[in-house]
Amino acid sequence: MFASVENSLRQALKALGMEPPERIEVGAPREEAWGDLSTPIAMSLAKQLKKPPREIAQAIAAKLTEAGGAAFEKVEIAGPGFINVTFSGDFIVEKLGRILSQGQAFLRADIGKGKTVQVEFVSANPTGPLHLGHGRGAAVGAALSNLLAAAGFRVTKEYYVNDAGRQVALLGESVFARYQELCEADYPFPDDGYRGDYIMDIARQITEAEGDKHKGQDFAQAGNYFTEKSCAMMLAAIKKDLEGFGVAFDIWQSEKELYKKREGGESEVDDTINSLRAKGFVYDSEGAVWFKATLFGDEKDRVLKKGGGQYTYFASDIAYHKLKVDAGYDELIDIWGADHHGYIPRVKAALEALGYNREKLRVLLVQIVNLLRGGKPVQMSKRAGEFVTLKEVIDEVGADTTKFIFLTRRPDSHLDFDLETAKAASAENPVYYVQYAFARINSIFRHAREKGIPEGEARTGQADLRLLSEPEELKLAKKLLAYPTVFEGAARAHEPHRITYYLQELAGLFHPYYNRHKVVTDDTGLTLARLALVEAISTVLKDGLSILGVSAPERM
RNA sequence: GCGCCUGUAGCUCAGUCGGAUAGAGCAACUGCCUUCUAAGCAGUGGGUCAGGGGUUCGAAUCCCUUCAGGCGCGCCA
Repeated sequence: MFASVENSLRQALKALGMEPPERIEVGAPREEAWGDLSTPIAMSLAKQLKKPPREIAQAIAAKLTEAGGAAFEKVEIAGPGFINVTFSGDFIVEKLGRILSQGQAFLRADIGKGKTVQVEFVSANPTGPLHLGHGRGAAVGAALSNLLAAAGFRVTKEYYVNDAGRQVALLGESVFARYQELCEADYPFPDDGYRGDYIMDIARQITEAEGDKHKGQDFAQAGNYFTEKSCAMMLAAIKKDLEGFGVAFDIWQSEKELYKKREGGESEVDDTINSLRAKGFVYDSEGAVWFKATLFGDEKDRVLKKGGGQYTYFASDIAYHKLKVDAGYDELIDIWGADHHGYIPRVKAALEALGYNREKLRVLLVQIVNLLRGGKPVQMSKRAGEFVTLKEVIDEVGADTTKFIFLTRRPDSHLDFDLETAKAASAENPVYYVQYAFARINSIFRHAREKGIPEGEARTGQADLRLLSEPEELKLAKKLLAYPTVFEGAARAHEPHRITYYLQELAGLFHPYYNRHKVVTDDTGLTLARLALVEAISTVLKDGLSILGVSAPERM
């Protein structure tokens, strides 16, 4: 709807002999009474044209009125030089009909055009259960993936599993120590080991499966088994938690795989480092192997291989990102916790050094979540094993509510998550407000069915939308027609939260309408028209909720 | 010390690429269920957009600076 006015504006400007700027600013005016659409274009042009803005606005408005034809009810000049456009009722209603006839195709802009994009998110180390911060990443990543998929991208969701290195070894040793404890053998618990109860649970399960067969063994001897087993079990638990949150991945990429020697005796990581070395971006110093990250804008050079001979996490991460680029994706999106932000320059530096476009990778930072209960911070210490897991939060407040809370914030905003507030089954949870609108509409449908009103095409096909003449109805129709613009903006900006706010606003128009006007009445024509309107509302609500990954219940 | 993020109503947060008189929910207060679901509706009050400078016809938005909070600056992951 906005796009058509943009075109009309372009035509108008050309007709006046003005060069239209690349970006034509159009937006909804703040006050409803000012119209449906507003542009400050005349003021923007005032300087270069050396004419008063209102004079320019007059000229543009005249042309615009011509170009718009019957679509516009009026075109006005207001304030310092705004051009305000009000659409005609017929135009609105005609467009509304397209939501019903075209459905999703009308709502969603194809901006991806089949391009492939990979979204990597969560990627938590399999050394413990997911916590709420991971949940935020999961909610945002899944919603963004849905959004991009709906916008015509071919999306692959990937979880990078850090199943190699010291941290998982420590997990294995922690479990090993607990296992020995269960076997009444003596093994010192590692100093910085993982102390959560889940470690004991894993040890117990191993005891059940293996008996005391590893009793008294050396960790050097049994370490691999314990590490691999613990890691696999932890990963299974993580998958289950994500499933419970309604988040699924297409690929689980193992870090360990990147270290596996292939036929030539080299691993993916070896190859990557060799390739960097061949390009002259690697040097040896103080017994370690370094990457010249400073050549590509990073603060300092970074170690790839430690003095002890092991690769750093960074080394495998370069290999991983190389793998992603080589897989041929058009775009890569990484969703990281904000505490890793210092890591961005080095990864981008590595991509550039490898000869790739560093802009191919976009990193979306998700801020830390502060968990509160009744306004007081919940103390968490991963070392001591005291923390609230994502699963516990979902069990307590529900998956839909948890997601919705995450998706009503910009990802980079610091977030206070209060368990008491979140689980209050009141309107304090805006998610219910939106879901309730959907449930109410379904209730209307059930009622209509009982009254013997036909359904589906037989119903919508007969509806004469011009009968929708209440101000609330036109407002609702306009709001519905704004959805494609909101959708497109959200997809382009990678900001699912715009959908969340839109849905709340739409529900905020529906509820008063519901309260004031009956949809199903004795007036058959009006009933059919209103049923068509609320059907369009439910279509949009459902589409938006599905992008957010939030359920749309037909009853509440 | 340097870098990144944040600071908007009592609380939690939106605010499009710089546009008109600053927004929502919650909390507080007053009303509304014989009627398609009251998880709802109608109404009231609530602001130095952290402070200060600058750019602009116009700034919550851009620039500089100060203050406050968070995070990061490892041969950790």
